[in-house]
Amino acid sequence: MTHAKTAAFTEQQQQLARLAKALAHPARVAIVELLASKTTCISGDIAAELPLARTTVTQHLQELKAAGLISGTIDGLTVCYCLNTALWRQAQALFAGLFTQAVANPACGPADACGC
Amino acid sequence: MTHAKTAAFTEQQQQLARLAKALAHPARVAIVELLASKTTCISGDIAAELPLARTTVTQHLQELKAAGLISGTIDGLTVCYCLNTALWRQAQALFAGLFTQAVANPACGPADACGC
DNA sequence: ATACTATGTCGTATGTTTGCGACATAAATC
DNA sequence: GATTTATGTCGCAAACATACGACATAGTAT
Repeated sequence: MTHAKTAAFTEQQQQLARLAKALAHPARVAIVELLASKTTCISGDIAAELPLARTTVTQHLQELKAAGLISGTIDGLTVCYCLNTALWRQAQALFAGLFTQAVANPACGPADACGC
Repeated sequence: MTHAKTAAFTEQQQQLARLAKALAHPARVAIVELLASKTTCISGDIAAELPLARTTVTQHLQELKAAGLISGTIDGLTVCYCLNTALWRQAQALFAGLFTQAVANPACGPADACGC
């Protein structure tokens, strides 16, 4: 035992995990890169560019939308997906914070493993 | 139709997704923050700090280890877990690249959604 | 109106993740 | 050598993720 179980996870930790989860699949990373590279908002063309069925790509798009990282706008018959830059800035800040902490960690190197 | 299915996913996209997956759970984010905050390599104390059973924490540690983000060294009866700073630097670079791309995207704002 | 197109939802199959208690291992202590 | 302590592995159950084809919807064009 010796279990404390003090607090649950902070909102920051949960948000970071949520964002990480949204990027935790190569297809979704590829979608984001696609949307970032094109200035025009492409729609179902995304599906054509990926090695997956159209419906599967739709699902990945829905996941990214649920995380808030992209938004879709109906334009007649097609749908435009765009990066939600505001949330991307938040993600950038959250991850940067963690990375800075992790990289600055002085205790253990890769070779000497840990000297405790 | 009109499907091209040109290439599968790049190694970069897969590695990014792998790292994101490792951070896609609040418990693992919390573990990383713990390891980053303490200069000493704590071991099973991690389990005591989290609202989860000891075995569950071990599993999360194994996942982080499998992704290469941490490494464990046996020190007598206890085990020391440490951040693998080399991989964290790689993660930092990979994510920074994606974030920069995403944030620099000029086409769509959060309000006007997309003007295509 | 009819046909066509782009898109999303549903159901389904298969695999993965999460969480946990019971057990195994292995160093330290008595 | 028996006991305690720290840790990991196993097997299980419930939940979730992934992928896809069949279907529904809703604009557009003939």
